Amino acid sequence: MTQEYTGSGDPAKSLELLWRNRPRPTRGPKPALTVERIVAAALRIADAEGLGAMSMRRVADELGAGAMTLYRYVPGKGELLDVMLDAVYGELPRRPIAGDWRAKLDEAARANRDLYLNHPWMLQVAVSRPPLGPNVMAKYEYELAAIEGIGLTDVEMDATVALLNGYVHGAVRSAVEARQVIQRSGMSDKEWWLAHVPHLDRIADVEKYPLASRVGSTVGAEFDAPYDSDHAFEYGLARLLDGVATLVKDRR
Amino acid sequence: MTQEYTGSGDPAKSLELLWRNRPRPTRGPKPALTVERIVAAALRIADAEGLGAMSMRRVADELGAGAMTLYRYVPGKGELLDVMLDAVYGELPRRPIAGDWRAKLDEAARANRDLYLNHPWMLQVAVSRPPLGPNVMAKYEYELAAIEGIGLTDVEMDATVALLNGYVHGAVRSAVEARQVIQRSGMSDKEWWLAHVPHLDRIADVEKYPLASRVGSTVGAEFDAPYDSDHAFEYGLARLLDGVATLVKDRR
DNA sequence: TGGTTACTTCGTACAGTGTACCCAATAAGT
DNA sequence: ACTTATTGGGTACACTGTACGAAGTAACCA
Repeated sequence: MTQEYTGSGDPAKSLELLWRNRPRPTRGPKPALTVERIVAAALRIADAEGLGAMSMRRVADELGAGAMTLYRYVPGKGELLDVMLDAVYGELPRRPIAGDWRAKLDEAARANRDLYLNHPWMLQVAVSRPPLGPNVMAKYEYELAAIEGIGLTDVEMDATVALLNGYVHGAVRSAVEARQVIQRSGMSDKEWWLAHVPHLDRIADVEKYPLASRVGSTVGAEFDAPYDSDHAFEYGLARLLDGVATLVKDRR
Repeated sequence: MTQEYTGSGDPAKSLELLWRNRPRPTRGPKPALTVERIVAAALRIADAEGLGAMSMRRVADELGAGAMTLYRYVPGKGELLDVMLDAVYGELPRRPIAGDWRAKLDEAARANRDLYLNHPWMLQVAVSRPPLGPNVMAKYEYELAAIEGIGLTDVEMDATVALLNGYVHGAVRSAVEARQVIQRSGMSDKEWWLAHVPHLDRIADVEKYPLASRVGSTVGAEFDAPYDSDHAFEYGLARLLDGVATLVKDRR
């Protein structure tokens, strides 16, 4: 599987694409495809088979077109990923959430989590300098609204939203990796652990790692696996929100 | 650049490799290479040119050998990455840190951050089911020691260490991506932003995103860029440790 | 109506990737 | 001297993104 990069081309071209306001040409044959159809096909492949399967040739095949045809609609693969990302962010809820800031942040975090779980390929796209499409803008606006007016500075608001988003990104990445490694290896966590233990006992000096042994085996017994991603998500989210709460209290 | 996977083969073979206890064969020609030399060459390439440049052929070239020769020493690329990771974790400090749990966790987080910054390719290796080599074990032991005896359960200790590690991983990933995107695009954050603004103003309805506009421009003015990774790291780490502190206080 | 021009589709080519499958060379044991 | 275990490495396969250019099509102008 591949890690891909967004954009990288002319910003003007990217924005033109994201906001779909390219001037319709008058001459020449009518285009057989649309950006929408290309994005939909690419999403279908990426959702079902992962980012590694989403090659330009594969997307073109899906549409019954030649590979190079796509380049008439999209400057390159990076820009296609931009549009895919913005499209998927369109699935996020926009309704105002009832409750205090903590309930709102909590809810936004879970919505992002669900999105990543439904489109795990998103986690493999490097997104510093996010594609500034309509849905990315709306997402930022929505998340800022959760913590507006609770006494944080603008810089703190931005940092908090980024922190939450980064946390969810990392947590779901771990969860998805754990899920995928089971498929790829055909081995459950328990099987994997059981396959290692006898060799480890023989090779590694267990007395050298007393805490690792104790904590590792407690956790393994508790979850029947060396890692439980649901528990990790809940634990981390609670700690993070507690940390933000401490700051909010200070600012009061 | 590529996202790579660790292991994936026979656990017995992987552990044999990580702990370097393969039985020396008696017959046949003396091997011209060693696992150590292969790992060193691979690390040199990955550190200097990124994981994308570290192909099996490239590593072999670096050693004056044929590509397929490496497979005499290492089962595959995944296992080579395992050994590289464990080797790099050997660079982490092991001295006990003075101070309370918070000082220790803080210090451990910064040590991990430095390691990632020096070997950014690590961030592209998927590590659910970490390679259980000697240095990975020592790292886990060291980090657990930071929070041993402060009233947390074993499960909480494991979750806390994982949360911190995940946080640092994500934070440094953002920082490295931001650093790399400048090189790859030849455009500073400021230039990037200035190239977008005029088009955005023309395309997007700014009234639709009031918070995003206000906070975005405040942050941009404060840091002279849309994202300051050092500030983000400090802010996030402080929130996280505050969150853990809340839990520790509860357990008292 | 014929010609020009803008625009479309897409085949070919290039330099890469990890590694399965071989065969030849080498050194120890018998 | 012969067998056997082991190493070195060449070739081949099915992929990747996309630059280039040829060929076909539709709207405009004379």
